[in-house]
Amino acid sequence: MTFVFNEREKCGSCPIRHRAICARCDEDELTLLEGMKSYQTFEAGQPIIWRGDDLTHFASLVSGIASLSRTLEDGRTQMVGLLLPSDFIGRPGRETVDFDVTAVTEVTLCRFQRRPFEDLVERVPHISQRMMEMALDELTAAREWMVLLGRKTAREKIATFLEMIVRRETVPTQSIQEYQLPLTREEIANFLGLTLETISRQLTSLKKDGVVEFIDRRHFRIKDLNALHLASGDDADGGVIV
Amino acid sequence: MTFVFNEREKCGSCPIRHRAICARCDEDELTLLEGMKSYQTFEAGQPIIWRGDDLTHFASLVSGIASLSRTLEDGRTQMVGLLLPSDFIGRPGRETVDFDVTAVTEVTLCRFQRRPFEDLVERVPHISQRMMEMALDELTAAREWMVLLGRKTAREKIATFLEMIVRRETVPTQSIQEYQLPLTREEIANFLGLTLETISRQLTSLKKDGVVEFIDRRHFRIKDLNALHLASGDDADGGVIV
DNA sequence: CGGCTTGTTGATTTAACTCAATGCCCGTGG
DNA sequence: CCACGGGCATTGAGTTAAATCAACAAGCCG
Repeated sequence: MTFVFNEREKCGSCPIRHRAICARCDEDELTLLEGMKSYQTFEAGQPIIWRGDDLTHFASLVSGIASLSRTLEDGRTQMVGLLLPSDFIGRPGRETVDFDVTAVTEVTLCRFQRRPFEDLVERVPHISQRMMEMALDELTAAREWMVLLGRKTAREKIATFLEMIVRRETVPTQSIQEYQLPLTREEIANFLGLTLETISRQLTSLKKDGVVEFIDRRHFRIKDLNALHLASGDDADGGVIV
Repeated sequence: MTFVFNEREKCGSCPIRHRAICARCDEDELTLLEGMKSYQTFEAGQPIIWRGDDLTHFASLVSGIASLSRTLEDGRTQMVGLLLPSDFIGRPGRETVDFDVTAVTEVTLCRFQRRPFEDLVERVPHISQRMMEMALDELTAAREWMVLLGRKTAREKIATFLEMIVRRETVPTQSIQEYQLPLTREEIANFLGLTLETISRQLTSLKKDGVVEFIDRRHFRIKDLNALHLASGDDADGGVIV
């Protein structure tokens, strides 16, 4: 079953149908969205929108990975979130964009023009309800990341990051699995509030300690999940039984 | 006009009527909330709810200041937000609480039992719409704080913090005004991801540089607003005309 | 086969932390 | 009324985790 990113495609078979902003919509509401949507694709590395730009469209990320970040004048950059399929871009009620959005991999967006979509948010409770849920989830994630940025050591930061990747991708039954780093060392550094050299050093340190194993620069395996969790600095009990 | 925190009081004259979760509600919807609300007061320093606790009530903060924070096992604490009047506590759809909530000053909450309130969120679009707006605003604030925690220097962090206080309290016309630090040095440190000694040192440094002036430990005046803004590390142009 | 991007490793510096002493303010009780 | 003690804040001395600067290695692509 392939879904082609074409406006004539039905939303019903869209890969993010049940997680995106439309998750709670019924058939009729979906038809409204169907009439408004348009797709747009960005190559890896391309900027999608800059902070301060006029917000002409809202969008759901359908495929690929994008980053949300802010750069200070002297070039210091902090990533404030990774956008994955079903994540939403734009803030109804605002005229401009607060953070830079950049395609990390090739990205496809399902876009809606601002005005018509804002009207829909007002008129269709299923959309504002879903938007509320998603915003609250992201808020919790952002706050947890604040703890990481403010209080964790470099090693804890990387361990947390690796654990996050493992959790996202793991189906509980899978055993020794290969995972992929979606970001370069520099991007990881900007996500964790560190420098790329520190990322490199801490990765080799985790490697030396037998926690992870690298197939190549971008692919790794977890050799000791319990040790990884301990290294993350989170809740000592939370993970595997000791 | 005094508003007494008594269940028989009408919501119409509540001090946070037009900013809280009820902001968009009409008279009828307000009556529903009126029938559900109860007030609770906490002394300064008291815990309001702990991470992991069952969420029995949602609440709007009516008066005072509370903090939202997380503490790692070894005692490292990171504050992830300050709750001010009209801010909301609790996440509809979750059973437990994600962060510790503590009264910084004396705090009064307007509370709603979980189940009935969750039903209301489903049935009354004005509530989910307002909740969405508030969550999105907080999300932007949280992300901006992530930039501070991940990339700003100690001096920039404190300057940003002071500027935040000044912005919150200032009516544009006011001139040389006195502001109050709502937190102790230690609490500021936990908010900014620093230690209390660093807070102290940086405050005296800003004092020496003629940026601020202290009346006592908790009260200060801004001597050079432009310099304060420059020290915050934010957008070089954003503030006062150079 | 170079040239470019990305990543690793080493040497050195530095901003912020830690540890420790002292000061200040305020309330309480002799 | 003054002494004492506890909480909060300041300041100093020394340490350290991560940043910076710099060289080099490993892929990758035309």
